[in-house]
Amino acid sequence: MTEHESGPVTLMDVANEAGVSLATASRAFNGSMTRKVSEDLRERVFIAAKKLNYSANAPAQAMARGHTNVVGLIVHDIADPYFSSIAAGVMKAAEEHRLLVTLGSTMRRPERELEYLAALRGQRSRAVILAGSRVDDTRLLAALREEVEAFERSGGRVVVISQQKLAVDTVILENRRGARDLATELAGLGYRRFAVLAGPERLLTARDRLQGFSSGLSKAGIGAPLVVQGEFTRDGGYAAMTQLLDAKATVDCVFAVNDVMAVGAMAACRDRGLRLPRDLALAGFDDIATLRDQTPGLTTVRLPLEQVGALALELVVTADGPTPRQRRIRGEVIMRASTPAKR
Amino acid sequence: MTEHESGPVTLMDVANEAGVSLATASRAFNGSMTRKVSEDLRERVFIAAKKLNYSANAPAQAMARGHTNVVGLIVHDIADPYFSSIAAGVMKAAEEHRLLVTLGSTMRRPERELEYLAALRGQRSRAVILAGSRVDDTRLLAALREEVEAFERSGGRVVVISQQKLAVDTVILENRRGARDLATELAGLGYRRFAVLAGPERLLTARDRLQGFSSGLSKAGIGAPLVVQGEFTRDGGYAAMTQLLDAKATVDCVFAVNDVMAVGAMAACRDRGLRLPRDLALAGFDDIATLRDQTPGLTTVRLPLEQVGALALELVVTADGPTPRQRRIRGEVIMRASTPAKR
DNA sequence: TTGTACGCGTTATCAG
DNA sequence: CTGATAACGCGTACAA
Repeated sequence: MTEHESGPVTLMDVANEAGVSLATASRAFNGSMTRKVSEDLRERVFIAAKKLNYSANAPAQAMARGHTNVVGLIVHDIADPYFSSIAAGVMKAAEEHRLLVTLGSTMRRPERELEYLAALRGQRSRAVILAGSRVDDTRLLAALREEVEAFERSGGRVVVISQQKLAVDTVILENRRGARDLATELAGLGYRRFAVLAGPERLLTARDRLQGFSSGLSKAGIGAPLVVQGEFTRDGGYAAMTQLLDAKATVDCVFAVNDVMAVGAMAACRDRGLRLPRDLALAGFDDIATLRDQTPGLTTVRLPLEQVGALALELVVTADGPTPRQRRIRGEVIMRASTPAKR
Repeated sequence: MTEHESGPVTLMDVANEAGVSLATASRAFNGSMTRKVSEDLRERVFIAAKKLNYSANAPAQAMARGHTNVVGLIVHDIADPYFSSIAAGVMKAAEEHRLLVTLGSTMRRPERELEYLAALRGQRSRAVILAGSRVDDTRLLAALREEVEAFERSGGRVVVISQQKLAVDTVILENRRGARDLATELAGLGYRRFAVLAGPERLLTARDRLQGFSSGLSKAGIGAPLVVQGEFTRDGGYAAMTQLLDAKATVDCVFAVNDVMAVGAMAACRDRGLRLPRDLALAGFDDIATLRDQTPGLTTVRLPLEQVGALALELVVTADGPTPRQRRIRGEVIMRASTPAKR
């Protein structure tokens, strides 16, 4: 019945098939504004559409409407469980709102965020979610601010997950506070000589966690921890822990500023013949899903990653007022076997 | 200098700013066809574009061209390391080709693939990559075939990763062979009483691996393994292993048809007080990234997941001939501590 | 080499 | 309630 149509079937085809005008066919689909197309015609249009397997041309709709049903999600590394969990939350919420998600993975190069933002602006994305940590780089931040403004000027919304550094809706992750709470608990357990496997200094998430942890220690009357920098990855954690071990410092508890680093640190200990927690206590941050299959269980600060992703998307959907909103997410300290009470 | 422009800046604005016609401005950007815009004007256009922070309206381009620079990637679950690794490979390759990727995560409901496919067709995506296993369901397959054809008729390409069940470019994962090789090696190590933690029966990937493993066993003169079904997830593996243990069957080696199941199985063993590999040997399939932090090291069949993703995208980019191409990916058996030689 | 003008598929405005 | 018709921004034959 479809005959030998050449191109894809258009709304016009549907209208003809249904014997109505183009305008009516259009209204039959998105007659949200004061539904005023007779049930009769609506039916006819739908039947025709189904018969022709019609699928609206989204670019054409975008042109006419000025915006799309696509939201961008920019992460630092989609293969990192932290981000893939957030992505899962975003996807789930997006599905409920019939939104499509286009993904950007920057491979931890912050400048790539700018490029993705520009590309997404070109796509007339309804919104973009910046899921990764902000960085401490004045020039970069200025450039980002500019891109964000351009994006908003083109009609889109921006939502950031992590720190509030831009005048946009933000899901603030209370990294500092979570790390401080962790330090307090650890101190309460009897640990006294701490080391921190810190991430790159310019990564605000890493820095906040280090600062929070140090502040918690200080409040407990414990001096500043030994700090070893490392990449914010599993291998970074491995390298940092190795470096720490090589330094032969006297340490009884190590805090890796995120779980993937902690997992790398555990591997480093294993390779050096150290037994956790007998020889050393270790804690991480995030409570990524893969953690439950680590032995010993890793003490950490839980962030509800999927929820965070879903929440970010909710902010996108409920965006209307101009005021930048913020949602604070508190981390919950989860004590596990990797940090038993001392003595 | 940008004055108080209202809407986004268009190509027309750039043309005016540069003092050239709209057509020239357009050609300055995509003058691929016999580059014939003078260097002089090209320069002026670029400067104007930069100054105005111009970003081409992708939907408008899509309308004019009839296709976009977006490719869809449909996975079963983006939070699963198997898929997030493939996604990472796709993203990396996509970046190189200046393609945008819109992500679909079906939450393991195969029907969702149809919906995403339709949505992506509406978006006029240049292509879509179906990354997950096909399922054995005649009706579903027929519906999928129809959607795929509609997608291709609208000008897009389809690439499948896993089994060749559709007449489209396919990255074939040699699951059967990999599992067979694994069985052969395991038999060579001295194991004799096998059990398989199989995935859902309709999942072809799971089924192929079970069949391949059984065939390898049989070739080694070993009878059919004990089979326990489970979801294709970490919890599915945990449940299946628990069930197996409860059955108190005499088994010396267990094959979980994928790594996430194997990891779940390890947890089940731990919870039951079983020590691997002393009390039981265990092997998985995929060699997901998180495996290297499991103890004992898990024997598995390595699939180069990132490469697979990148390869799928290469198929998209090099698509022109009508012939469905295929790329076979062999799994490599990786022996680790979880399956030591017997005695 | 450059400019003019048309068409892409929809939405939305304005008459009937 | 329904039907013409003017945008929307860009690519590209066609003309100059």
